[in-house]
Amino acid sequence: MTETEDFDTQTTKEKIFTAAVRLFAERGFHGTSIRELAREVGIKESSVYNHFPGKNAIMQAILDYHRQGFQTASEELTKSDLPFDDTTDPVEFWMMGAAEFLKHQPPLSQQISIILTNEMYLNKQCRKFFLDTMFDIQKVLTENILREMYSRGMIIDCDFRKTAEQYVYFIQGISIETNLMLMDGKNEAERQQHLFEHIALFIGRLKKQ
Amino acid sequence: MTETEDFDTQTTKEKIFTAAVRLFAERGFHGTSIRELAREVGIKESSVYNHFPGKNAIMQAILDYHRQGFQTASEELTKSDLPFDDTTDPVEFWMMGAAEFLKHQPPLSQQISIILTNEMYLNKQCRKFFLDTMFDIQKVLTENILREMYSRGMIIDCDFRKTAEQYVYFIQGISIETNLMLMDGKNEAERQQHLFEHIALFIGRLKKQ
DNA sequence: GTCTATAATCTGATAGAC
DNA sequence: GTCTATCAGATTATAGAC
Repeated sequence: MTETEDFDTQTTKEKIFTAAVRLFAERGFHGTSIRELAREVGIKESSVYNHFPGKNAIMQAILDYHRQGFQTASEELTKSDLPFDDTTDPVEFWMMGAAEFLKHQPPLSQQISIILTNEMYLNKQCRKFFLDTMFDIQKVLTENILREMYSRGMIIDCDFRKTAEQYVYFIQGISIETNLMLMDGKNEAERQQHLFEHIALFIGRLKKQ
Repeated sequence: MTETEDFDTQTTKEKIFTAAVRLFAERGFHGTSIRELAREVGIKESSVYNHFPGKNAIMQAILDYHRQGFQTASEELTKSDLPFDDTTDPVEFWMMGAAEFLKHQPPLSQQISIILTNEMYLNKQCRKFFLDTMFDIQKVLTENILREMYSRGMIIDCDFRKTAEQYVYFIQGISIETNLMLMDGKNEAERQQHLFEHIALFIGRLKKQ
């Protein structure tokens, strides 16, 4: 399950997959029936079983897809060399890193994050997955960048682990609020601006005086 | 729906209510059937309809209950006078406030928060409710306390609104992680300690030098 | 206010023709 | 790989006896 191209060029299995991601995010796993999913794709429900052995297997495929995409994105970010010199502002530097991270996010990742949030308290597998990707991996990534910035003299000395944790928690909260507001028609550019201001405030507190 | 006493002293309606809160939190709204709910209470499913016109009405009752309880708790916190003098540490002061806030939380509030998280992306009413209680009200409360602390000379001058927002986002994130870990058997005292350390770090950054 | 009985619909999943 | 037909069970909800 690697392609996410235009609907017309997708195989039936891929169509089922992308439709499932959308419907699970919109109506929840339990709130989506195989019937509905098949109708969305334009096939009969029995045909769905030619591609996936059942509903749970579709969810499993979504988790596998996301795990792989997230891991790749994390590795890309770690490999990437962000330009900087002695005059680079830490906030500016951080924004570049954040943009780089977002750039490497796999397609559908936003919808899958919503599915994970819907299911994290209900499904043990989703819970573990959420803890791994949304917290653990992001904490490590953030801590590494903070250490890098410190070694370059961009920020003050501090508890890098705890500061990274705090950043990840904060991003979790602001992301939820943004997702909710966007669903209710809130202006996207406005929320982007809100996020940037908050990141600037957070990183700004770590700036060397 | 105001009582949450022992199971034996509850009316049937209250039993249905508390059982619904537990089941909706554990299995989700769509994942809980009236049949299951009735069995939990010890009555037949048709009897449930003598107390609530339908499944959605039960969810509605849960939201109404939580709205009222949350509002009362917020007002109590605003009214409460926390002891302090010139030597009171801002972190210590904040911890007292946090304890006071938790003390006034209505029963079932933790489970209802989980229900809200499960449903916020699926149910417009839950979404609005979540934004109101989990973000808006808590932001105002937090900002007011920060201003109070500033006027008492306990913390530095800063953007109180944005700092309050950042605190609320951060608490959202850490609460989710804690809930998930507790469900998987993580030690509760350990998580409490983790939370306290993080709050101390956050408030400590605002301390006057 | 509880029960039995039942309606009407939806559910995930399978068998077998083409 | 798609379809028609069908299953067995679950779902919300109602009618009416007690």
